[in-house]
Amino acid sequence: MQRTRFADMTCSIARTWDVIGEPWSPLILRNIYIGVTRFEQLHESLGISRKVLTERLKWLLDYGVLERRAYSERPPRHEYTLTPKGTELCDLLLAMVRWGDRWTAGEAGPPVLYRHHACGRISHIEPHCSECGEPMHATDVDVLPGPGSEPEVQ
Amino acid sequence: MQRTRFADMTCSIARTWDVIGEPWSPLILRNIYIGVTRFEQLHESLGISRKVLTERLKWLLDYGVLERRAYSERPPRHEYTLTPKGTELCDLLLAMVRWGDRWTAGEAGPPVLYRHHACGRISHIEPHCSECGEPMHATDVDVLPGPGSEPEVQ
DNA sequence: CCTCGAAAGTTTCGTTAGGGAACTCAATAG
DNA sequence: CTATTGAGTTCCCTAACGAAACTTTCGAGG
Repeated sequence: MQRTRFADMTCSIARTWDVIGEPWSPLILRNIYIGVTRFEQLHESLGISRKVLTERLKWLLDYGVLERRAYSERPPRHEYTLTPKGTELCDLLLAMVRWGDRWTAGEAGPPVLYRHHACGRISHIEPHCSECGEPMHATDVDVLPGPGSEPEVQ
Repeated sequence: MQRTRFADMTCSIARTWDVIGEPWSPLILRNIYIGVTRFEQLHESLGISRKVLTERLKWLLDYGVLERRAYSERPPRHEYTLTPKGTELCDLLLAMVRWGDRWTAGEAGPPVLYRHHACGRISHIEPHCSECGEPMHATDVDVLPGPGSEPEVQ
């Protein structure tokens, strides 16, 4: 049998996972986000194998998370950039950074800092409620079936 | 050679990935979060193989994301619950839900809704700046080296 | 007492996918 | 006309997945 396909599950976590859940995908996105946009650069900076890098880039292109642009015609040279869909994925990366900084950084402190353009201060992401604007964590919500839930599975 | 170890990288994304990056891990966390806490239940509800489920649970226990408790001594029966470290990971799951709802749910709409205890409304997570409280997306920040960055690599 | 059944795994085995290195191809630089 | 760089392919080996069968511990039923 094949590896299980997450794309077909009725679950936004699984479907998001289907896009960026394979090894290396988030790191590729992160590097493209910070300006490492070319195949050779990605290969070198990450230490990822060329084969897997090729596969992941194709996958992310197919899903509309990345775009491939020629930045030179002769010789043919390309770079990969984020689409709007991909740019929003970077918010997810910042949520990962937040957890990693808190729980895995240890004594040394966070390896990377983020400065908010608007206020100029070093900060991190805090999840807030889209409706009332107050902080909202996983412990602050009730989980209810939505319109896209399975008709009647159990 | 082995699969590449993300734990040793100087990057909070990679280190977070090391904890929940293997296939199934986020879905296991999600199910424990919503109250599916036993081995047999997890196996059945996810369709994950028992072998992989065993491995993932051990991994998450080792990392302090889950706890294993006996809820019955005779016969010996266990359940898995979230530690504070694991509970904070669920905020990350909600960020995944947000992206998945926006970009993969399609016509049917989101499969699951979340109601904020504080305001009682159906809502989703919005990333805000921890310092000024305003919305903050990946496009709204500058990236700077932090205290835990590599001494002088490149 | 003997069997059944459920919870919680462990073991075995075949298939697939990741990692590394070597190879390809196109085009400019020297 | 050889070297070099960007951007991938191809090949091989090993590690990890999936399925199913097996194990162990206990309580319930006949």
